Amino acid sequence: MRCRMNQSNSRADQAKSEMRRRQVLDAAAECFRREGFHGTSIARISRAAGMSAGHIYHYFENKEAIVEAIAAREQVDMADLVEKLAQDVDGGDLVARLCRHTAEKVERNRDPAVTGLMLELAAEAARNPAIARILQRSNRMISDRLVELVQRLGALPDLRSEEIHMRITMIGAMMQGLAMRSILEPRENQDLAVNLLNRVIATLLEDT
Amino acid sequence: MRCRMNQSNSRADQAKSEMRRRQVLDAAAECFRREGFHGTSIARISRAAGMSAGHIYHYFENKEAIVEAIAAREQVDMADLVEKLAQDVDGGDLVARLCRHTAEKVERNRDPAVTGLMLELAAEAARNPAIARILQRSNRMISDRLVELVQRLGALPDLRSEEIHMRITMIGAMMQGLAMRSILEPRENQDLAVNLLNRVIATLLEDT
Amino acid sequence: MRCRMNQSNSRADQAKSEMRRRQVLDAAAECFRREGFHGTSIARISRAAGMSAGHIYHYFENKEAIVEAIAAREQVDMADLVEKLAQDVDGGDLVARLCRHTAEKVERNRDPAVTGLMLELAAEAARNPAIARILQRSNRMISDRLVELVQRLGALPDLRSEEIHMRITMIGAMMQGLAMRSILEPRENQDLAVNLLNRVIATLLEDT
Amino acid sequence: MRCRMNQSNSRADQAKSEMRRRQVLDAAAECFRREGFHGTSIARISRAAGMSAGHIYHYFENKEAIVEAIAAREQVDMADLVEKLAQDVDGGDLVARLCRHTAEKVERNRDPAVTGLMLELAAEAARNPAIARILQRSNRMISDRLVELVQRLGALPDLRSEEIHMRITMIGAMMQGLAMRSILEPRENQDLAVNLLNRVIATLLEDT
DNA sequence: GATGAATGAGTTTTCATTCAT
DNA sequence: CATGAATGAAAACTCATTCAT
Repeated sequence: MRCRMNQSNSRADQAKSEMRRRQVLDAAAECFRREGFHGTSIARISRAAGMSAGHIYHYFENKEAIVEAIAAREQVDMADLVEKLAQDVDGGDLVARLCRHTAEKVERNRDPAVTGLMLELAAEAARNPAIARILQRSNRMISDRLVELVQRLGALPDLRSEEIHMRITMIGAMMQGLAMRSILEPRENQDLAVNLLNRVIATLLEDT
Repeated sequence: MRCRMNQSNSRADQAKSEMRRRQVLDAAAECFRREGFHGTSIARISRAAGMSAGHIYHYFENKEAIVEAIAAREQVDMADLVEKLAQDVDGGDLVARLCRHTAEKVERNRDPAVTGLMLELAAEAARNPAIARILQRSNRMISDRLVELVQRLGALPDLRSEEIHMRITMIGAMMQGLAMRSILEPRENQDLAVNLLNRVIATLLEDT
Repeated sequence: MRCRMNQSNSRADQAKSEMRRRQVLDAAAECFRREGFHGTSIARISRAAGMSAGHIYHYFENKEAIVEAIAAREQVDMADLVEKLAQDVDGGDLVARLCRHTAEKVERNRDPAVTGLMLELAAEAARNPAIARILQRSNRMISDRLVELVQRLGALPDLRSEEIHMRITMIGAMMQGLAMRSILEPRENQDLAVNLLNRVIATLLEDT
Repeated sequence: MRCRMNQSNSRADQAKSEMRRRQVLDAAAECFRREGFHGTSIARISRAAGMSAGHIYHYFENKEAIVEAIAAREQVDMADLVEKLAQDVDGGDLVARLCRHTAEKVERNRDPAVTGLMLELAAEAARNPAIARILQRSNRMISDRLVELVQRLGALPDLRSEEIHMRITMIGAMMQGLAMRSILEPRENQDLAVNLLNRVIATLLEDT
């Protein structure tokens, strides 16, 4: 009795498998936020993901592989922001819109969970080259996109792209620095901060 | 089996004890830099410090206590910098001198070991309130000192101290942000960065 | 979804099933050689056999059952050798032909993979009675056949079959011993060994 | 209150430490005999040795290191036998005394525990080069000693030492082969075996 | 003060086996 | 027949911490 069940399930299976994988990543991200990479055991992730510890190794070769996957998708929302910016770019004044978006991002960064994970990743990158490479890559993509955007809008026309790039970097540094600061100075005046930030952004994107 | 029973050496003993303590902290800092808190075992610290693992518990109640001590002394060199600044303050132009010092600090921050430890501490602070409190305290002291300095020099005369404080914070954020960036963009043009940084500092400390 | 429901193919199916079974055993033998029983996982066997891990349980109840099957067929090539010997037995001088064949076998035994599997099986037999029984049975069959052969040829006419049996055993022991030795003394002079071996065989099969 | 307790304990401590180490090895050997290397968990060894599993890692870096230590000391009793032989060597007829000793050894080899461990080691050596090297080394030492003994006694005067070596090897192979056989043929007639063995030994050590 | 033996709980990871599909 | 998801138990190993000496 030979029955070829054909591969119709392959598609559905793949989707389900993908969902399970994401399940693990979501659970892991949550745990990492709360306890750090090294403070989070696979057992803990498995409990949070609602599956056995052993089964996690169906989807990820390693705990390290999980960390890498988290790192890879972590800057996705930053990339989204940039994309949004790029899309309604014809609306005119870059600085104004950029400032609007960044203020929002700064606000989100005040959530210790968000910033905690970023710090965790950065700290890991400082000694784990695999993680460093992943973050560098996505970071470069975002920067490049922004530089291109600035140039498309005709801002900073006298600067070489390397210099534009550095200004973008500076803005990013400031935002991430503020995020870190939010842990060292949890009660700082948010409005004042955004205000100053925007002034600096304007300086950086307008003065040659 | 020779036993000296007299107590007269309490002074010398205390000094030696203090040295041993520092020995542990130096060793621990080095290990933490390289492997992170959770990647560093007491055994490893003890080996690096040249004493037995058990003996470390004479000086520190916990591994956590070591981390706390490290956190407490971590901003010491930042405080030193501020102090130096305060001392040769009569020499005139604050911005110029500040810029000189910060450039130097930025340079040091490019060492992944230095920045790695900072990130490690920040990440830990994001979820460990004891560490957070320690970092916040030393951070506040440094900020306050700088604000006072700015005011003593008569800079930004029209601003309330809260606003001056925020500008200081901004400068600090930028520097730490650049440090973090040095991991995400290891090859970035250092001179360009310092240059821009200095321009932003000038803006922040001169424009009202 | 095509399903052929007729039972007419039972013959073909059985053959195919038998082939699949052998597929597993071949893969398993190869793995066992390289990694030992305990070092070989079902997953590994399944990969080597080109089927899913779960499916192996259609053909074998257990990992143990696979080991048993391997044990059962392991002495097959030894039995073949004996059979070959028995068949061209009329050609005269037993010792001469035996020596030719054994030399060949000794040569094969120098392959650590071949000998490794034998040792693996023997070691397992030393503590696993099921395996021990299987090996004992096939070993006895081979011995008996050889004794019969010796007697048919009229060699060692004055000896009781128990004594002939012991001489056969001795020859076998020597060959297996040499195999084991090939691991302890990998560079030993092969020709010298075969030469001596043959002399001893001659002694054992000719002197009363 | 400084008290130098001096190092008088170092000697005693070392001895005790050595004893603990041996405790582990004895326990491990026993377990390995019964269950094989890979069938024996550290937990089991630790229970047998009367200490915690973790503590075993104070004395051995690895499970592998335990196996290696077992391998290293395993041929000790064979070496002892050779030494005994060498010492009362002036008593005359080598073959006679050798036969006496080997008969005894053969008897011991019938203990499946003894032979089981030997097989386990050999099987491991077949795929683990570290173990192979250890066994090869001790094996070579024993062989060399025996060859020297044969030559000292003036036996086999016409043979090059390589040829003597091979005869020694052959005797060893036979004995180990018989040991292995004792698992495949547990009920074989022991007296007959020893008898034949001795005859073969005589042949190997007397006929040129 | 100083050591290192000792532990127990915890870590990551593997694996034989089962089962729904 | 065939897959691969899923599990639970166990494996090797690590480590913070305690304690006798």
